[in-house]
Amino acid sequence: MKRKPATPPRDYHHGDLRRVLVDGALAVLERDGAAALSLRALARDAAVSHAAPYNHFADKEALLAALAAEGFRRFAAALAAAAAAAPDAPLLAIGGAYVAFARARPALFRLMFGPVLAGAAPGSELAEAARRAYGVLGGALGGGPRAATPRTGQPGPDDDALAAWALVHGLATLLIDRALPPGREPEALVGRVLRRVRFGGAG
Amino acid sequence: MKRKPATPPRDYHHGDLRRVLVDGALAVLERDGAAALSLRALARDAAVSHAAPYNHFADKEALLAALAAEGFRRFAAALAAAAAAAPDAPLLAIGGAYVAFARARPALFRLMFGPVLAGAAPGSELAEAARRAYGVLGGALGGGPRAATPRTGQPGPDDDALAAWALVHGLATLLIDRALPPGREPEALVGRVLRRVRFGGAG
DNA sequence: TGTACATCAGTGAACGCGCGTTCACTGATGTAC
DNA sequence: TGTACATCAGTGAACGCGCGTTCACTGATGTAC
Repeated sequence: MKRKPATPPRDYHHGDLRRVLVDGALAVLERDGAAALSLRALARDAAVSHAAPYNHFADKEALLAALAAEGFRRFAAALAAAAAAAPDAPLLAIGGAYVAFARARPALFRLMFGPVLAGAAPGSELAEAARRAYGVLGGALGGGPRAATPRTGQPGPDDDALAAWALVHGLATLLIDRALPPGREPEALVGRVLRRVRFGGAG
Repeated sequence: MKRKPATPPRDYHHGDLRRVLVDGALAVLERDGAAALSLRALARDAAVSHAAPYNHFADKEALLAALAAEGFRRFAAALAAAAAAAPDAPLLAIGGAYVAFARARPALFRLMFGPVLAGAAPGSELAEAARRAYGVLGGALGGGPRAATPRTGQPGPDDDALAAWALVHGLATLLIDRALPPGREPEALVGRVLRRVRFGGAG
């Protein structure tokens, strides 16, 4: 006997499965880590058959790329907001926002800077999202990642931007990996550290 | 009919399975990445039954911890050697060695600073190996990770050491993740960047 | 306003896979007397 | 120097698992005339 559902599935054509999958994945990511991400589990959480996701993503890799892209979009927004809110100290503001983002969404942050990014085709959604985030970063850093392609071997302002970036990125990474000796208050760390550093030292 | 081997297995008691497994894992790590690490594959590579590794590692986690510990030992040795070779510019030497290590063994480097480290019990082989490596690092940085537990909220020399560490760590991370815009020559990068930075800026 | 039809986005069964881990076992090795 | 015995470090079968992916399918939706 074929079961005829009492309430016909209103959302047979789900309408927004893609969105639901991405949001679900973001949640899983932070709750259980990247290793726990599986298309099947995501489909389960969305109350949909395990094959349904393939209508929206070619394969798991594509889902990961979409996640990372979403991450870069939010990242860019957070950086831009911070920079706009503190136009007199953009470096400090951006640095703080950068680290705060990483601490709020460590697994997403790792995913964003992981193999998916390195494997992104130029022009892909992910590559574009990353490029835009880099643009915000570079704008605030002065010169920055975009412009940081030195023609000579001499240290220059581009290297200052790169240094600032690396410093903040390193801090973020060490913090979320709990690689720092304990006993520090991360909130104040970024400010304190950034205030100790002067760029543009030796020519 | 029981098979009686023509050549009795000389190394039935393998003698050094643990070593072989660790070395094999290090190779797999760099060849295929951390995701490809499996006890079964490692056993296969060592021409041993898939259950044999359990005589040497309680579980997969233990193998990973052993790998990370081995990594930290080599890391410490590399840093120490670099510092000893350039006593007049320890920061530059250490920074260069730090980044070089990461670039030479990216997957091991990631493993070392990954969840295994965060999950290491105090006093464990891994925790000790990491502590020793941090010691070398801190020694060269002046103050450094070990001493970097500030009592006040004021920026101080400890923060300089942390800043230097974060900068170098960030550079290493961005490089191995290919997150830097292309067109740079990584070999010269560290030196150029470090030379642009002055620590001990504002009080 | 209806109707035929194309396409979209689901379903559920199936395939094939490798993995971690446990177990009872056995041959090799080391040790006490 | 032999011998009895404990322990060490292997073996191979088995369990149970979830995963990614493909496939033929079907109901829902949108579109052209």
